[in-house]
Amino acid sequence: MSKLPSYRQPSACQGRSNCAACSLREDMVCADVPLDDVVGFHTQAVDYRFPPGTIMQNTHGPVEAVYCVRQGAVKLVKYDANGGQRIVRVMKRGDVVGIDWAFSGSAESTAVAIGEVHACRIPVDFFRQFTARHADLQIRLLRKSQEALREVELWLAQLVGGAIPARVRVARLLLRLRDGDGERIHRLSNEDLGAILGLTEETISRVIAGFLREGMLERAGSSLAARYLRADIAALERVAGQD
Amino acid sequence: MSKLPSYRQPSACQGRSNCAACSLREDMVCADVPLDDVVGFHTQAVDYRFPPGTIMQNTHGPVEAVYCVRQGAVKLVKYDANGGQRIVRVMKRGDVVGIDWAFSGSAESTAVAIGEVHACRIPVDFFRQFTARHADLQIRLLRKSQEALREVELWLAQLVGGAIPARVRVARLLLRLRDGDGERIHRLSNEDLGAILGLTEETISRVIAGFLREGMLERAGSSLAARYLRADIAALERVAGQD
DNA sequence: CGTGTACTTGAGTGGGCTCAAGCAGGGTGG
DNA sequence: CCACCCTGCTTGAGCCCACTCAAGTACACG
Repeated sequence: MSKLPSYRQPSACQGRSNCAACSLREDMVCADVPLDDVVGFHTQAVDYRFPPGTIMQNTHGPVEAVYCVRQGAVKLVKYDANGGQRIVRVMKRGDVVGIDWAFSGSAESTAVAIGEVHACRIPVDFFRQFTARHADLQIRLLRKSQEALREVELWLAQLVGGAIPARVRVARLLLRLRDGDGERIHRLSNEDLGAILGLTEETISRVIAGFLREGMLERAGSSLAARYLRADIAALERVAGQD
Repeated sequence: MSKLPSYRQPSACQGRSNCAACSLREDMVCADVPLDDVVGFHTQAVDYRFPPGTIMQNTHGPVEAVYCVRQGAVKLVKYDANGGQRIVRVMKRGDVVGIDWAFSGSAESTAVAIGEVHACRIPVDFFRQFTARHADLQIRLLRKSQEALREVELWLAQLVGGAIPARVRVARLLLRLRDGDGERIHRLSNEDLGAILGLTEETISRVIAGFLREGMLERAGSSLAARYLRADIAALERVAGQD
């Protein structure tokens, strides 16, 4: 019945034989590294696929690899005493998951695949050696780290604000989940949206139901499980503007 | 009347003549840089003092320098449309204020001195040259950046959580504002505490009044303007634990 | 002594949480 | 093929915490 390949374990991608052909090379961290060096790299970092929900790194678990995301998204989650989850970061195409635990040696959050994820897997030891040898790569990583910091600060200021009403916060988050510049919006579960904003599942549901009713949002595709929403961007921006 | 020196402008510190004598050298970013190079550095980066409330960098303002904090604290603030402020980071002794704007060329937040701040001022141009030449320094900066990221993620998860009651949040924040390992707690204004937690000034006041009443907190020093509080750490941790 | 700033305290309201039930879709196994 | 369950989403009723608005106080400074 299913048209998707059935895979239960991450599987190596056989489609590409080296990084020279990688369409992402410009965007990736290794952009500045000479191609000759990357070839050695490539024997380590093959392109893997991770099914939805795969736990790529556990909090305080053994640190084995870092990942360059090529497609899909990865969430970094922290759990509180009651088992409630809080998403502290979402990493997308071109981001490097695990710089933090590669350097510190211990992971302070859990990394989970949202939807299907394609990523290059680089063993930490190799990653450490490799970065130590390439100054350009260090600069790249520093920039990535700064970008991440900027993103999280934006979350703090605009998304999780105390007095900001739920409607506004959800609108702002949806706008940040756009697929490129189009009107398609990446659809996370209500639970995940809540875990990002610090709101409950129910509140998210009510707010989004409101947007649907007002015609600012509609489900793309027929089924409930559609991976995207179609949005009236201008209308969302109007809601997001009022604080 | 005032026993403090009166200064309206940042003033250079005359007490030290070079970085070799700097008691902070081990902690600072430049720890790995050979002393010979630091001497050149020193002609640029003298030790400045900034009076409370000094704006060290304006949002979207011209970028002129980065600062190594030697004493005191600096807050990074974002303002929303209504003029409400949100503190996204607090930088303390040993932190480098402005890595982000030095690299990106534009500041996304305003940096303000909390209390009196002692800091080394390094012009951005010099900073860029200097970091480009020293690989060790890049690694250091990367680590600093990662530390900051970790800190902000912690804020997201434990401080600004949606369902977490104000009492718990304030207790957790106070514990993070400890002066070393003692029972002294750095006293910020209620407004600042609120801007960190996403709560109103009034709520902060009520919660702290509660702690004072219950004896978990007492004002250090006689006056209201005391820069510190004395806390029953164990009691605070008990409150902070319940979520 | 008067002014300004920061903090305190009170009364009332409302938005989002909690608890609880109901519903739709997808996968599984008989 | 259908009955079943399980997960994710929806909707409702009631409550409580933190916000809002508004006075009032204490201290610092000129």
